[in-house]
Amino acid sequence: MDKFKDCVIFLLAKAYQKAHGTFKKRLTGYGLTPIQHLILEVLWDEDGLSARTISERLVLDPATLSGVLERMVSGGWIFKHPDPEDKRTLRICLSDKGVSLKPKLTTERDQANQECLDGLTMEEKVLLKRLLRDVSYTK
Amino acid sequence: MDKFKDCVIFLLAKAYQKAHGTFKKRLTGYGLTPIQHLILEVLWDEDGLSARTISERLVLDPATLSGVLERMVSGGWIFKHPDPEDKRTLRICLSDKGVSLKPKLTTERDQANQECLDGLTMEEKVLLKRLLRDVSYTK
DNA sequence: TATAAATCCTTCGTATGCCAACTAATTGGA
DNA sequence: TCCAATTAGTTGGCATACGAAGGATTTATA
Repeated sequence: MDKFKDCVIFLLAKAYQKAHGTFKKRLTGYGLTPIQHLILEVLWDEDGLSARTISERLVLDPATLSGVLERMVSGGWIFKHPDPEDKRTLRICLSDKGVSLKPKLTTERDQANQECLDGLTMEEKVLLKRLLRDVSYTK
Repeated sequence: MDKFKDCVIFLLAKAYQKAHGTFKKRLTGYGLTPIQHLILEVLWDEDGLSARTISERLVLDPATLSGVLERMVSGGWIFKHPDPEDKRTLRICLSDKGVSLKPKLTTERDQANQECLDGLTMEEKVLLKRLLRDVSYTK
């Protein structure tokens, strides 16, 4: 692995792999995946968004989102309501389950985040997040 | 996205997404993917490794690797040689194509890495890589 | 030495993830 | 107003990813 210590693409892949795996394990008991959790977070912030808007907020391909939303409907987390104003648009709405599990799921996310940053000092944590934002948002 | 500015899992996912996409674009002309390129790098370092060893060096599930290797055989990048000493083991060997494209592909990787870190100062680049290693390798 | 345990790889199932192409619906412009 | 361009979402194709289970082989042990 030393071979890749300067390859930021590899390092990002592995750090992401680790973080994703950590969160995934915490969520299995809920029948939820990390990406599905992320969608819930967007909806907790603002319910009834269109699929398009969710895909923009999460920087996720609409084609990817389509399948995820379908599985979340099957899992009883959300509903799809056709928009009466614009028949092309779907309004994605939280189910009772999706609303009521917010506190527990938010805790899981916070703990997973802490777990991922376990070995870092407070300054390093802040710095890492800043640098990751820079990498993501550049151009 | 502001909503996720403190969620390192999200930030890692998006930074990885960006880096992966950047590298992927550079490789499409070669008919190669980022993960396949990574496997070539391991083999450039030491040819004839077993699939098991490759999966360990890249921290990649053997089940995932199996399919990737098969596609790399189809693409003419590698060969699979059964090990005469141990019939369970496959020795993965570079093809002429896999060997001869090393210089060009290495350049592409280097440029992709630079591109990903474009907005950062030299200090930040070093720091980011160090922090990512810490995140990955912390048990 | 016969059998249990471990190892190597593959296959299956499920879930991202993206691109390209497609349908349906809406909007814009001549 | 009518048709072209745009927009929303889905589908199909391909490529990771991982867990679980299975087949073939090798090793360890009773």
